[in-house]
Amino acid sequence: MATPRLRPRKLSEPTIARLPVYQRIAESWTSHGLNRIDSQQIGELAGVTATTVRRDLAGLGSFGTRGAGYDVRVLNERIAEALGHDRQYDVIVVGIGNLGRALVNSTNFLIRGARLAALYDNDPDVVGTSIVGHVVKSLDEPIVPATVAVICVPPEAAQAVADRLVSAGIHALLNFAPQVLNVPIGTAVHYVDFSIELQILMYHLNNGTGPLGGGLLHSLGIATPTPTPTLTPTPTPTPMRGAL
Amino acid sequence: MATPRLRPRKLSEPTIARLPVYQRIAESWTSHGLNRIDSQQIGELAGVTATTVRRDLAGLGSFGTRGAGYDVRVLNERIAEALGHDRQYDVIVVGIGNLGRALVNSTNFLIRGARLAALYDNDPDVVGTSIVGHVVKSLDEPIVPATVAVICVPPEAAQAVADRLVSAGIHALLNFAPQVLNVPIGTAVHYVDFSIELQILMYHLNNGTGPLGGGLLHSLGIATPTPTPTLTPTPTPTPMRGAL
DNA sequence: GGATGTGAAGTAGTTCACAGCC
DNA sequence: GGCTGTGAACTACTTCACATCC
Repeated sequence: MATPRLRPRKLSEPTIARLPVYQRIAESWTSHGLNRIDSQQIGELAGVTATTVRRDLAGLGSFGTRGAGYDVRVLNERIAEALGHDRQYDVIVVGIGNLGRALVNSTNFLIRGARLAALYDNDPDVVGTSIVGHVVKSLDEPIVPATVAVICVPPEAAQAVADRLVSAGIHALLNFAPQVLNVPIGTAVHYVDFSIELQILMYHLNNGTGPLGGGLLHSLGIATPTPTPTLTPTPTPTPMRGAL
Repeated sequence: MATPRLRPRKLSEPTIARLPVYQRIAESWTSHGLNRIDSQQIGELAGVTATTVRRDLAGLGSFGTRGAGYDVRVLNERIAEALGHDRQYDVIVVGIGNLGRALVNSTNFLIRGARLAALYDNDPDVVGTSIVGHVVKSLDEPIVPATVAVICVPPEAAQAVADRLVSAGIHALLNFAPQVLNVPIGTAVHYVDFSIELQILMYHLNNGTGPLGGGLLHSLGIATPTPTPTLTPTPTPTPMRGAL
């Protein structure tokens, strides 16, 4: 009986958030021609303990080799599989202000199956303009079918926009507005709130809560515990050009 | 003996992330002339249970009134105190691309004591230009003293920038680059990674993990359990103008 | 009556420590 | 020898349930 993969049992929330980080590490190693990595190395690069890495990966089925770590290509594959990167899905962005524009122009945002389907705004100066190959539509126009909607409107408008998106059949929202949304059961909302992140940082600074955990990865200062010569496959000449 | 406040014992990480949300709710009620709120109402507006709200607030000292909830003004005050909003602190932003620009132009980012101290970039086309009253400095210039640095550079440049900031004496970093940073112990790093948020959302969609938790607040669909007439103090006419 | 504040129970996540396999 | 995978212990957070006080 072959490995019974697919439907890799339910993963915990923190695990899901860490997988994309492990995957980035795997890709970086692949692109540097390396093909084995162990939990210790992943842990150092991701800012978590080796045990946590092993538990997370064990949840994707046992594909590591005792004594030799993980095959980087398989690691990447298994994570992609677990996160559903084989499927493509459509994303729309509502609110084409500075942030909306920054997101759609970013090479780091719409990746791994995400495909930009449409842009919406209600500012007459913006509607009709073209951005990354899409003409910004008015919110009065019908909402195109999509899997996820990204909300980048001011907080006062966020609830109304969310209502409209939900009734258009979109049940996954990524909300950048500092506003908790009231949505029907069955709709997923994720919040990204910049100022809250800053405030958390300040709390720890004020209270000297030394190590301090955080955003996604808590990443306390990892001071490269093992005196590994160079962990990053190649330190990359750091071009330091352009900006996100 | 008066209430022994200040040094309100250590708060848990999830609690700290929720306090800013409660505070926003308190401010909204204040601005609508309301001055009492109970844990049930806060919970519905914040997307968490009433018990969680009470536990969180109990950690700030007992200032609620049994039978009558919390005084909105005191609530706001206590949270501000706990999060250190009395102090002002300087923030610098490194990497003035689309995202950096969006952040400094946002009215929702640098709030509650945060004060923009300087902007840095290394693109000659950007250095010297003026944004929100600040001339963008070159990264070759000395780093001004600041409490927090916001990193908005491409991932390849992030580690080098972080090293520079740390050696300039900045020990709190808010990193928007999809790159885990290696910093000395004693330096706090928080990560905001847009694409990871999208990926988490997709995981849940693919796996039908119904309720689904998330970003900061997990906020599963709250379908206004109690048939409260209108919880938002006044539904606000939703101007829906402009964008973040 | 009504809502807070909190022990006690329950649930989730992490870390330890080691058996098992290469 | 070295590193994975996992039971068992531990720690953290949430939820229950109720005594307490306005």
